Amino acid sequence: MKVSDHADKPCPVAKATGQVGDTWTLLILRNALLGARQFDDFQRQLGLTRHVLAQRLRSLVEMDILKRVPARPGSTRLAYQLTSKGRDLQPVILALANWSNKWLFDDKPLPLSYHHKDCAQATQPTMCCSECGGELHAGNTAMTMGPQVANIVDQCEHPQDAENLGYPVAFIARAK
Amino acid sequence: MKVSDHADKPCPVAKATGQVGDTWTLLILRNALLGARQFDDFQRQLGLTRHVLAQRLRSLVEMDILKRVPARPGSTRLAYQLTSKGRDLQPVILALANWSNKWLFDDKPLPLSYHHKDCAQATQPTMCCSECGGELHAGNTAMTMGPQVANIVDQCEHPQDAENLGYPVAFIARAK
DNA sequence: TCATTTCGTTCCATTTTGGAACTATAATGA
DNA sequence: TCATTATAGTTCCAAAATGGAACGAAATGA
Repeated sequence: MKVSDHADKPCPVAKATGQVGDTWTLLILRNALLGARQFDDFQRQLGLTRHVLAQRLRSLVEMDILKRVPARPGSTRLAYQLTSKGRDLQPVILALANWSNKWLFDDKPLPLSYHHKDCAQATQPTMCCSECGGELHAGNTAMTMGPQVANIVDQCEHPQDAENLGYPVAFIARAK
Repeated sequence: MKVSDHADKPCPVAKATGQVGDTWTLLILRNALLGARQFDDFQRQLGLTRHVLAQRLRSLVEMDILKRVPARPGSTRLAYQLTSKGRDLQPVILALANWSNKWLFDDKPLPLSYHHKDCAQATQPTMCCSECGGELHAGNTAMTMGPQVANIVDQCEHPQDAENLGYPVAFIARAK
């Protein structure tokens, strides 16, 4: 079974990795968020082959994460610009960067960190609950399955049949 | 240039994708966070080849994201357990899932969503500022470069020389 | 006009995957 | 006890993806 087959599974993470979970795509998006716009920008900065870059950009455009716009008004030269959907991926990059800054640099000074313009301070991006504002982490967060998935699980004779969903279902609660 | 070469660049995102930005790794971590523990669990659920799975698990253990523990007390059979470093990757999964739920399901019912145990509500994981609690997004968040990186940039004669950092440096401010 | 920039495509060698079978040890059960 | 099954991989091979380099064509600029 291929990775890409997981994009069809009823799981938001699988669908998301199907679109952006690829090895180069997250780096392309990082650079787009930092201001890279043109084919050759991405190519020079990332050093990936032009073949693979063309492939990735094409599929990012198809998925409406990037769009092709004139590099300069009136020009036919083009640039790749993040859509709203694409800009909305920034929290993923923030989460990766924050984890990395916490765990991968030991005591060494950090090369890059984040600044929150609204409060004008250095910030550590933190995942919070939209309802109560409390911090979310593996210990206080659970996945719940919607009715569709619950039905699928109920119709399985043997528990392991449910594993063709792609993920372990045993510890997932049902949404009430 | 290979993707893996970016793990050496002075950028937290590049280092993080070097460790977990791989195509299968995020799905392996999703399942680990949902309770998968043993080799065959991962293999059956994800359907990836045993060869690739063994490779990925080995490197996750090397990076101290998973550790090998007895599957049952006293047994030599083993299980893979998330370390603190590994559990700390949950926000990355949360961010991916939240983006996915927002953008990839149109009006269809969501198969999985998140529940915050502390406030007992369905939650949409939101990236917030550690200092002021405000929401972080592409519009109000900037990267700043530390002194190391600023030095490298200053020593470049031509602006595009700085591109061997792997990312566009032109719009990145300096930390004061 | 002529050189240069930009955005790809094409070709080929190397690497990585997917699929299946195979091995070795540990646990289980009759 | 002894056969059976579960578990955690390894090995082999064909197919797919990647890396490197060269090539092409349109757009731009001097």
